[in-house]
Amino acid sequence: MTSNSVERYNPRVEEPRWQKAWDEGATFVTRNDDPRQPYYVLEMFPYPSGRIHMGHVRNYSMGDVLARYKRARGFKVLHPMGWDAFGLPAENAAIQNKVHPKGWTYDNIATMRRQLKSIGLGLDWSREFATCDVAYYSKQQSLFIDFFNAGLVTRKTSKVNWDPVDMTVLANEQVIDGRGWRSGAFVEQRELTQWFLKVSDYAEDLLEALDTLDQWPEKVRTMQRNWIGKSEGLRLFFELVGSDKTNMTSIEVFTTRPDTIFGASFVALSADHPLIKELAANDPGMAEFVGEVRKIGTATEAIDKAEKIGRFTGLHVNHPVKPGETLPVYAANFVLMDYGTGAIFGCPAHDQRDLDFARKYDLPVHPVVLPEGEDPAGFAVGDTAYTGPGRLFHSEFLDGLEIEAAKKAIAAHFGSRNIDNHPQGMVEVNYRLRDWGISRQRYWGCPIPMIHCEVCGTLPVPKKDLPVRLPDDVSFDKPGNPLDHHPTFKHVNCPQCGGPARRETDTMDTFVDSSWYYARFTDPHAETPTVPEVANAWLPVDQYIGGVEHAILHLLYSRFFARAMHKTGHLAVDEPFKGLFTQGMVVHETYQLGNGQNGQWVSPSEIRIEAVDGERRAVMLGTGEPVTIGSIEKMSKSKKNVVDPDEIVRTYGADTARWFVLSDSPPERDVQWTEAGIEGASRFLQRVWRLVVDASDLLKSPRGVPDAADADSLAIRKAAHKTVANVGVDIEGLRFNRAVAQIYELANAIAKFTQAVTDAPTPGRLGALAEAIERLVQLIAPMMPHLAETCWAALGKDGLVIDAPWPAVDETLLIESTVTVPVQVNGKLKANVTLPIGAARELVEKEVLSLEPIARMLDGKAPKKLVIVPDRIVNVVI
RNA sequence: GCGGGCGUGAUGGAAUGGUAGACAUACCGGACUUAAAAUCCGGAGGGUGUAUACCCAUGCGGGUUCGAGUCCCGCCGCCCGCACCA
Repeated sequence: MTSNSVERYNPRVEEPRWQKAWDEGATFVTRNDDPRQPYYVLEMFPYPSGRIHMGHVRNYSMGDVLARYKRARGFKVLHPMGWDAFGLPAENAAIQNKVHPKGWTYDNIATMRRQLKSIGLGLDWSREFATCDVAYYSKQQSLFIDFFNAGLVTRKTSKVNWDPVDMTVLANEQVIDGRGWRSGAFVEQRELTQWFLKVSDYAEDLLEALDTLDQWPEKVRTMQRNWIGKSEGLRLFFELVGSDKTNMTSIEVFTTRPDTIFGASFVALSADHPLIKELAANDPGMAEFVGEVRKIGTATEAIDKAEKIGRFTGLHVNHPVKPGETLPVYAANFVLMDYGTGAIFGCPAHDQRDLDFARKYDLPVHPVVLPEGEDPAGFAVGDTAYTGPGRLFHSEFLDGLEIEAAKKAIAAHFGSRNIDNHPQGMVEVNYRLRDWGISRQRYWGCPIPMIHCEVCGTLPVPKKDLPVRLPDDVSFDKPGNPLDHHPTFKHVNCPQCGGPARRETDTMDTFVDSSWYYARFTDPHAETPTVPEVANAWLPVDQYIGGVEHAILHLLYSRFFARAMHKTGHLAVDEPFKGLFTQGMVVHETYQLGNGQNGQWVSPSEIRIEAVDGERRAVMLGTGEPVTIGSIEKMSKSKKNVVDPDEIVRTYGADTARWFVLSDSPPERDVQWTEAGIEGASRFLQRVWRLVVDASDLLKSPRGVPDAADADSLAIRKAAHKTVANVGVDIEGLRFNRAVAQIYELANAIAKFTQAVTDAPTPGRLGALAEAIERLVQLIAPMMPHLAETCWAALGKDGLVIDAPWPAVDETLLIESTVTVPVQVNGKLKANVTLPIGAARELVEKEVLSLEPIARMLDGKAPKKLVIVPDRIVNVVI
């Protein structure tokens, strides 16, 4: 063959050339008035942290493959890109490196835009925006005011992490082992009045509509369901035994297990419960306890992991179903004020947390649910609470009932008893989902457009006065929110009375920015947040792709936002994302110089891997010092196990990087970046190029119609058409690794066929070769678009491959007349038999039983059973 | 702690309940080469060993089924999220 003399494909020349051609032809600019059917592909937009990482390359390559494929299928495709540009890291950089968040952010965007362009993504850059652009956040302020006027905004108190030394609010991320990240001081909880979006108004709708999202991963829907956390229970009043410590007469608890009321042994209140606050005012011991609980911070994980502690209040309540008995009332750190009523009754036998608490404070444990088959006299609970099914016992009128029946009976019982002129118990549906606190005491975010007037109250900024611009002249020298100590920002006149008023200095959570950007992309330069008829034509997003780490918050908030924008007339859809795909991370081995905690992380570019006696070892490039190969982890700067996309593009080209991140691993799973893997991808790229060069040499001879009688020609045609069909299905299903494997197989088949054609080049064979090689080029085009363009040109095709329609499949080539079916005996493979497609049962039976190994095993006897799955498998049971 | 997921050769992985290991990487052998790289051809889950024969094998232990990597139950290990990171 001529391949040895073929010049290697040079991505450094070819890639910029085609990127320029696409740019000049405005290939990826999408017009809203294009009459073709719309298809909207969106990848989660990046935070401009500084540089693109391999996770971005993977995410955007996936979206790009789908976008280019859909484009070839004749859709008008919307595939935009922007920047989730507000947030904490910019402020951290400002504090640490004395740079302005704005300059830092826009510099990063410039770098990352250049990087993304070098990957050759088919993006409509004319629609680009950053959420920190005034043009974007001013529309967000307008949306906020609409939400406010529609009753979707509220103001209430909530807790924040407070650094007592830096005198500033900390994010959970900035709290490390209970201490502030910069000061090292123990963090405390503080209550602030903050702005909330009323997500909980939509709890039921957000839950129910999950059933309609059939193109979402089941796991994401399950996680959202659990997050919303609908539970039906009983709101129950416990009468306080008279005391001079409080004027309250009852405690209201919420429980999902009212059936276990006869097993109650205490009542516990959150440290934030009004009654505990009241007691703490006069009881230094209780005040100290409340302070202790507040030291845990606000992260749920930390609260849950903390040891369960409590303090007796000195109060008792009457047992609601055991006249004459009372229960002690405790303050406890594991009861949350945010859920239910901030008070529970404890039934230690049937709840693990209650049991832990009871054992610690020596409270009684009364089992009241008896598991099937247990002896009522002998059943006891040790260190593990019994939460399974069973029948009630030791419960008077509930005895013998199953749990659900007991819940109904006890609800009816309390519903008919009165206390303080209301029923003692009421059935109630509760959600774990809380309203969304969006206030942040930070500079680099979208200012909340509200004004506080002592006379007129809190009012929205009139829309004519929008935007509320972030001032540029801020200082990060003082702790706290720079907007708060800016000389002029907060001083404003009341829009109603004109008197002096105070501008809100909190900014919005950056999740607000990312909750509607998908809608903004449909008409990114509009004067209003959306142009509804344009947005409605594009939305919902057909395929949304991003990390599973966003499975709950970002996706739930976006779903809420679509509903809120619907209510306020900006959209006509409730669900923003019709299809969702959550891709895995890019992971890499870690390397350390020295051992254990003193080990110093080193990057893959600083080391060399050697194989000694079949064992992989790593050494430092310069010194040859041995390096420990550590675990495979998510690429992170701190562990230095990062591979810079720029370097990969420079060395191998964008197509190789794209091909590698799409091959091997299923897209929803993590992919391990390896040197060998990228080398393999690079070799395949050169192999395709050689195949094309060889084919184009052969195709200089006149070609004809493929000859159906030539077995090789027929085989390659079948392979080509089958691969086109399968790759299409795989791309639609985002199974890129399978698409890649199919393409490898076709390339292998073409290589073999090329040899056959070289040996005997008939016009018919040349026709078959031309068909196969052109299809191969079109199949790789979505994944390796630059190489595909070069190949397309080398094959003498007119125009760009990006503009060529997806190749048609000749269905008649996919139909086989016979099929080879495995034959099992008792489920184990023993033979194969080739049968006509759709063979009659009688024929299958006759053929199978006459097979030598089968006949031998049957030894003249008839099989017990013969399982025949037509055209799939035969199982002989003997 | 709560919630979700994953576990298959040396490695990444493939497999609508129907031939486990497609495809690739690494490896071994051969061709080409002064040599190496590249390229091309071939081999290969483990075991028994005349083998076209048999046994074992999808984290571990049970179950359902003619048939289980796949479904169910119970363990073990690893990963992700937990509301102010994005």
